Amino acid sequence: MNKLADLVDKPKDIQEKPLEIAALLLTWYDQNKRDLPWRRTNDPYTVWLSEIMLQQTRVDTVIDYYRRFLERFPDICSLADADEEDVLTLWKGLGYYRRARNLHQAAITVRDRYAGNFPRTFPEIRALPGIGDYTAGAIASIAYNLPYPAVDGNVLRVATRLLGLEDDISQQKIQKQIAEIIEEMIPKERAGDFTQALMELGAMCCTPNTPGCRDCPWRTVCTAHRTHRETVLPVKKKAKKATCFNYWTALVCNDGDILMEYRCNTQLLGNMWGLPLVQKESGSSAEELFRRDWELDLRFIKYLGSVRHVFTHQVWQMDVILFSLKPDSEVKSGLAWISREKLKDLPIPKAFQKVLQLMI
DNA sequence: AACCCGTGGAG
DNA sequence: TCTCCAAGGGT
Repeated sequence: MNKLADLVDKPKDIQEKPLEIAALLLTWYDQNKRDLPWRRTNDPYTVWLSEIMLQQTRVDTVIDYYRRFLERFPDICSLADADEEDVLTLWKGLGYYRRARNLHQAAITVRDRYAGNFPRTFPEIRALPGIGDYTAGAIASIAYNLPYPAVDGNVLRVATRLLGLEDDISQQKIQKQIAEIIEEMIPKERAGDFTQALMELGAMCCTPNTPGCRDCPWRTVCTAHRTHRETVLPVKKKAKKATCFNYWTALVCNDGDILMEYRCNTQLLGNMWGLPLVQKESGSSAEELFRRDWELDLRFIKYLGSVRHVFTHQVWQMDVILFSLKPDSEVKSGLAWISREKLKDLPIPKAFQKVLQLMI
């Protein structure tokens, strides 16, 4: 069955000669591609690492993390042998920390099940933790030149514009449809370049707000451009608003040490280090709330300021108080005294780094 | 399907 | 300040 033919309004030339259309893109890619660190080799480990880091994360942000990570863990087995906490520390500040834990777990799987050699088939790659349809397609095509589609946000945007698809791209059905169309366009000899070329076009030319159609290799065949729908497409429903939380945050100091919490893996920022928080309640003082929720007997020193941190689905408004702990107090499990010098070696997410910054 | 999971840059 | 978003995956 020809998926291209299934589309109602699809331009005839795209339907009849997908490989010629693809060739236009590849020529543009050869002349315009950026020199990025992960494009210097097709080693599956580095392709894999770059794809994980690039999930929902900008190229400029990733570059330094990518270099540091490979310097510390040059191959899969060195990563597999590492402690998870050290992997998280290298990931500190990059966000979406489950990526790092899945990466580490997958490295262990590759070491133990595949003798340290990254698997070479799509189903095996897709089965590793942290690797979904997109990432499996990207690795299979870029590292092994296998003809699997890799449909990310860029490709959804490029494809809907090229084809003039007005459907909501947040629907799984539409994403699958687009993947099938892209699959038919893959030049078998250059599957990996095609994958990267589509994303490069989306990143550098077919951008969300003001696309550079003037320099686009597909300007003559693009439905959206012809019908002036570039800035309308793709159609997607709006994200839900984040809920706001108001917290008291305790900076408890004892000589050079700071009282930190190792966060439970079931909560936001789990398996990382943070500071004691209590949700504000009218009628209760911060001291009362910390005694009730944390069994801490704190003495107020001074108010340090307010920190706002925005996550995808939450906003934290944290009012930070410097406290001391009453002498000879026990500290319940999950809490620990951490020296200032040790902070840099621990995985501490940005939200708490901002709070710690108030002290320095 | 809907929701959760971080962060920083751009308009 | 606000909104959107950037090479998504897991549940």
